Amino acid sequence: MVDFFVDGVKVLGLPRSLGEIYGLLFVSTNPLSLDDLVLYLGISKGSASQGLRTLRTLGAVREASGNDDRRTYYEPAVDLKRLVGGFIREQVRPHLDSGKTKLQTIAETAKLCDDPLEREFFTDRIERLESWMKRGGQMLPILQKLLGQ
Amino acid sequence: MVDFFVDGVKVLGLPRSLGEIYGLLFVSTNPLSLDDLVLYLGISKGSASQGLRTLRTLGAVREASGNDDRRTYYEPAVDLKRLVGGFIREQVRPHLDSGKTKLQTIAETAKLCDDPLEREFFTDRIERLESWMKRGGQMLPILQKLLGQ
DNA sequence: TCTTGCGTTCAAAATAACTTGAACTGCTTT
DNA sequence: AAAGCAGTTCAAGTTATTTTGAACGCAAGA
Repeated sequence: MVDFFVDGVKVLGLPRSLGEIYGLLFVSTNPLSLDDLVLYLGISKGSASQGLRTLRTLGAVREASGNDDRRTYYEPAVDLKRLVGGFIREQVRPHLDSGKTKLQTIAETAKLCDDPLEREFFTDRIERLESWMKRGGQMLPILQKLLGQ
Repeated sequence: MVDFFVDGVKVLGLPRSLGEIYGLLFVSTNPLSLDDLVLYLGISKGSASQGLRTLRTLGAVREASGNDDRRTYYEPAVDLKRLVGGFIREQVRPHLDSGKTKLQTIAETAKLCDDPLEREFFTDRIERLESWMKRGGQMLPILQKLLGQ
């Protein structure tokens, strides 16, 4: 089962430990601590700590409330909307945004091209890219909406 | 500009050389041969050959027609629908399918669980995963349709 | 205040992924 | 038939990513 998630996160370009951690939390009937993860998965404390942090920023795990213990326990977020939302926010949007910025720079450069025929070709290509990015940007909220119930 | 595509394919989990090759073809006013790629990008013949093959199976490049030369020339596919379609077919679907298979195996295993309360918990989790995969599968054609014009 | 223990950090080690290049296949030309 | 060229293959080398583990910071208990 953990393997299932390991494959899953790999597809998304995330490290294997994230899949292991999330997978274990997902099949666990009760919240687990960092030490539990180290114990059951046989990974280092460092990995577990970093993995949990990433999963938290992705909104894929949260701290479990109401434990007397000094250590903190974690449980998985199990609704798809939230998971997809976190992934888009943390992994997709930043790339889209930096892509748009780069494209602007490229567009500036293309204007300096001497040969007018070549210049036209370049601006045409650039416009095409811009339309791709725009569509991508429009796509994300739709995707999120359709997946979230 | 080539950099732009290198980043792009990295996000998709594809090797840098694919981005370089596609990027160069994309900004090139005329089709290029394998040797052109080796020359302009400074990559090895092996990389260029493998990269072109992958791009062909993704439907991201095609052989240019009508050249007298013995060698083959390539041009990029520039419509988003085709690109997205190829990516889904080659990269996304296979993972979704293998995921479904694994999930079935897991479901079988869960039935063998002794404790009825645990068993219920597991089957609940598994059902949730199944619904995720199903939604993902339904999503793909919609995505393709919306992106393709 | 000192000690104990949870959790974080980060440089170094381990692992995974990509690229190279030399040997090879098959086709063309001489 | 031999030589030449376009393109492929794959083991070995290189590069990039991930994991480890020891040192650290911080808060709670003694």
